[in-house]
Amino acid sequence: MFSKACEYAIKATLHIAEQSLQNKRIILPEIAKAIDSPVAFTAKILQQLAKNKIVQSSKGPNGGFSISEQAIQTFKLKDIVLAIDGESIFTECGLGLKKCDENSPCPIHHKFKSIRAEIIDMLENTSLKELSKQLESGVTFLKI
Amino acid sequence: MFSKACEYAIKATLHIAEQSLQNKRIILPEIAKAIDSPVAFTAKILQQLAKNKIVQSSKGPNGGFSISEQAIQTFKLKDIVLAIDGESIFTECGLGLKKCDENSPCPIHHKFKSIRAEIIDMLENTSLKELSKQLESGVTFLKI
DNA sequence: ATAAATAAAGACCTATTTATCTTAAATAGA
DNA sequence: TCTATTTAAGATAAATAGGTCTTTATTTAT
Repeated sequence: MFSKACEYAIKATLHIAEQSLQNKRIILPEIAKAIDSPVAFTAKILQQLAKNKIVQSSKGPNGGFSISEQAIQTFKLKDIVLAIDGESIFTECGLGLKKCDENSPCPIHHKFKSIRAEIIDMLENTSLKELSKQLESGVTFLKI
Repeated sequence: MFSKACEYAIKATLHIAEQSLQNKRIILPEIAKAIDSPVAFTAKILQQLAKNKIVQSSKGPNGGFSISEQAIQTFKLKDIVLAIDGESIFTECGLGLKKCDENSPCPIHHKFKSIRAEIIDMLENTSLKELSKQLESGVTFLKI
């Protein structure tokens, strides 16, 4: 479904959001610990997220990562997936055909349509706020 | 969604089925041409499918691949996916957690549930017959 | 028997993804 | 200004997925 990088991106973003909701910055090694991810790889992914303005980073003592309340409310899962995996999940044919559409569909094109629509709907309508709130309240988890 | 190998597997199986419905065996290079896949890699995949009794192979002149009418009717997409990609698509957590279930869900577990159910339903209920018939009648396509 | 046509098997290669390491840059505080 | 702490950037390495090549086994027809 998602690349490993994208899985880490989602988990990292949600953990940062959870902390930011409590007005805490969080540094890289703590993020990696919280989401059980390799530190250096996570750093790369956070760079990507920062470039895409999904998280804010600041260097130096008392630095670390954070997300604005505004961003937590407006960004959706879709934004993270687009930033890390690109648009392939939204557009690519289920059987890998270069050209597959209503006029010239692959054998599973129509079967796939409603599934893809549901995936897109989910990604577009699930906000960081919703997910990080659930984490904060302990009903969902980021590791094990 | 599927590995490249699985995409080729589905396409190859459907093309063989289409031919078998017309009582034609088909040889490897023709399969590869029909589905626009690398010949040697396709050979590997067909070996897997043959081991899993999804296709029949026979060596020597007039050999090639075929699928019984019986198999075309009973096998579903699910059988191909299981044979090539294993059960990961049916079971793995959307965020890659080792343990993710109703009791200890990842942040997207519930969001993912209906999507996964729909995918499984599609794979379990889509027969080779249905898809190969559509190919035969020219309403779906295997390449470009 | 022999030759030709086919798939099977396994070793090998390549590209991509995942992950690490090293150095540089920025910032805060003493 | 100096040092410690943090992220940024880029080179490198390891693992996995994707793909090829060579040899062997099997079958059919002559």
